[in-house]
Amino acid sequence: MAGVTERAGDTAGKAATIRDVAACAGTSIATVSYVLNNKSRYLRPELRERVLAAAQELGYVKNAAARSLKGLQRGILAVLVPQFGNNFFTRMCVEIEAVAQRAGFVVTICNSDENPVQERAIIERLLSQRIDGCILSPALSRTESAALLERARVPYVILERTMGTAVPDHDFVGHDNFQSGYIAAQALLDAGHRRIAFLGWDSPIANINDREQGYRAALAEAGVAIEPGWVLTGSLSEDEGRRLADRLPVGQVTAAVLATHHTMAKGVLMSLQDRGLRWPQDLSLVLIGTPEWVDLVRPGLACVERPEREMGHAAAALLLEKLKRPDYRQAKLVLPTRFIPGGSIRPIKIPETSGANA
Amino acid sequence: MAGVTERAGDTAGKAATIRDVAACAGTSIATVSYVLNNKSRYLRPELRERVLAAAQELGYVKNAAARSLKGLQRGILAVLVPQFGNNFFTRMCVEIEAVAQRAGFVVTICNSDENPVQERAIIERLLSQRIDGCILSPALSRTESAALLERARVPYVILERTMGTAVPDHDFVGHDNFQSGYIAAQALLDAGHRRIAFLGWDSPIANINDREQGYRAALAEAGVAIEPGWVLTGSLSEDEGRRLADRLPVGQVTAAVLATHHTMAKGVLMSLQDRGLRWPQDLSLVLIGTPEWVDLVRPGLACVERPEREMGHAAAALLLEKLKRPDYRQAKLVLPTRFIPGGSIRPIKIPETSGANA
DNA sequence: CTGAAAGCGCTAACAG
DNA sequence: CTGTTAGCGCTTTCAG
Repeated sequence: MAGVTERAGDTAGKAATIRDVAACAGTSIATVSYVLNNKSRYLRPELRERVLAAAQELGYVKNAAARSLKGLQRGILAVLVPQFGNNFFTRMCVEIEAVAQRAGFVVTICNSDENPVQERAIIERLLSQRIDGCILSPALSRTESAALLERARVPYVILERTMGTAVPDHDFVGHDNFQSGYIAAQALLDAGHRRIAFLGWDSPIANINDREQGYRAALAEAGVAIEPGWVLTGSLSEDEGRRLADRLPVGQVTAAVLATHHTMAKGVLMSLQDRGLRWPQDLSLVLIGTPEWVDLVRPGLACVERPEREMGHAAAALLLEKLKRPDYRQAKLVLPTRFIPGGSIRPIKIPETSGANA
Repeated sequence: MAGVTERAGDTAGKAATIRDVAACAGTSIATVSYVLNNKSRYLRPELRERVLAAAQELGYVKNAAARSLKGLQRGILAVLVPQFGNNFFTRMCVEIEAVAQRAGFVVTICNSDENPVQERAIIERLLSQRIDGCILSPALSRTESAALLERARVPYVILERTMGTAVPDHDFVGHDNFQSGYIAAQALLDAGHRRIAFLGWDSPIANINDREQGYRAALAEAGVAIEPGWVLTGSLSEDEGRRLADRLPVGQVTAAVLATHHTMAKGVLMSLQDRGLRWPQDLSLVLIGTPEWVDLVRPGLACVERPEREMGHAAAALLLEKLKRPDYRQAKLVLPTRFIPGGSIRPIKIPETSGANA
């Protein structure tokens, strides 16, 4: 945890201060402060000019840290995600950064790597930096970090991973995981598939479970009973995806799989290729997520798109709103997902059981 | 640039201060400071305990901003990249973050989006935050930002995009672009290809030019004259890659292309697929870069791997070193790249011109 | 219209 | 061994 050396390098700390500017412009620091902050106070234009010139000449940059001591905003927002290398999160970060940038904030992005211990250390460090606000996507959906922020009274919004009722009344932006599981399964059912496996990953986060519930609901509605061995999980890795691919009902008509993470899906696809199997002939497939390669693999990949951009935008906008109005609360924002058709679903002649259970 | 509202929300600013802790522990603020910083000063263990307990109870977190006023480090490092959405940069960021984290720093990641104006605004904001150091990958290889950092005496290291001699004597970590162009072309030449196009992108950065020089050198050595129309460039986008694909010498024996950015390569591959063309039968291909999908497209993709992890690690380590020893300088670090074979290069019977030009 | 001065939270002499 | 105190750079009353 330690490591930050005590002394700043000799190089730092020589930045021009407001006092230098005042001296250089032959006025007082108060005046400089007023000029530099465009405060409503009438000053001789000539003086104003002189101050500006002096600041320019000295390369003066105001010290946000000092400013914050007086209880003003620091201009730093933090984003803490559990999988920084995952495009899904990256896309949200890009959007958050853009919004924050426009509002004059700088964004500190941290990666907990799904590790609650690391997450805690990071939160503590952020708190010590007196960040103005935080967007948090908790590792493993733990609630401790939120509690820490709550206690420090730092405005925050939870992104993507709900904490349910464990932390009452928190602001949340996410997408509809139940729906994504549901429409993915639905797409396979509509095409006539009946043996549909669900490929999850070992994680205590509710999202995966919600997707599974959506999947279960869709199958139940279609009158399809889920058989043992259809719901598969494993650690989150390409290799695990490859291994689990062996357990899929490959080659059987109406066989399909619903993958819930692109890393797992990639493993499955590579396994199929290695074994000389083809999709959708030997196995139909739908993925929840839109990695860069969805439109590159042939014959295409049906998938469920989550509104990453919108989520990032909404989370950032919400946080900014909360900074303006500390008492602002908004109902949880759960954005819809969208099914994108693709060649990985094999249309099957429906065996006369369609429109059944009536 | 403005936008940061003046007043911090009422919610903030109520954090416990060192004074609160002192009061609660029934001692002086000096003692608290010493205890909390593990300074070498002998204190009655009992007192020490009381202070720690009080801090714990009040949820005290020390204010890094206030600390920095005294000329100490703030604990913030900044990373400024030009393409935050690009995996190449993301991978480096992940590594930088990990290294910084271990050293007790928090990392602010910013995205200039290849826009020098935005970059300047960001640098100014970072300066005003009094960051302890910065890793910079300049948009379009401009040098202004480095000059700004230089002037503010903020230790920095330039990553990936060299500024050449424009800024003398700066610390740099990058990879060998000439080499990557060279070995990519070499791989195609070795396989017997002779009509080798170079697909770049419009950018003033030296990297692309260096890759082109490597390509040119390899062809020259092999006695292959570059014909007009072989060197193609365009804006950096998938669509542009698609468009330029039409100009490639598809279908001719010994036809190949060297792509310098995965986005362009993706466009090319998609164009081939749309037109019912296949690789490497109709066109051989090598890519500089390793997007997630290199091992997913079939029959594989030959590519040049850049040492992203090592670069990130080296840059972060170097910056930390510079923070410790302000006068520390290291020779520019240019890491080697590595060719990774793949099914996208069609081996051709070499037409007896091999080992020529002797 | 402008300047002096009181702190914001913290560190580090300097006195006890 | 421990407490008092002078600032770090800045904002903002309050007096000129």
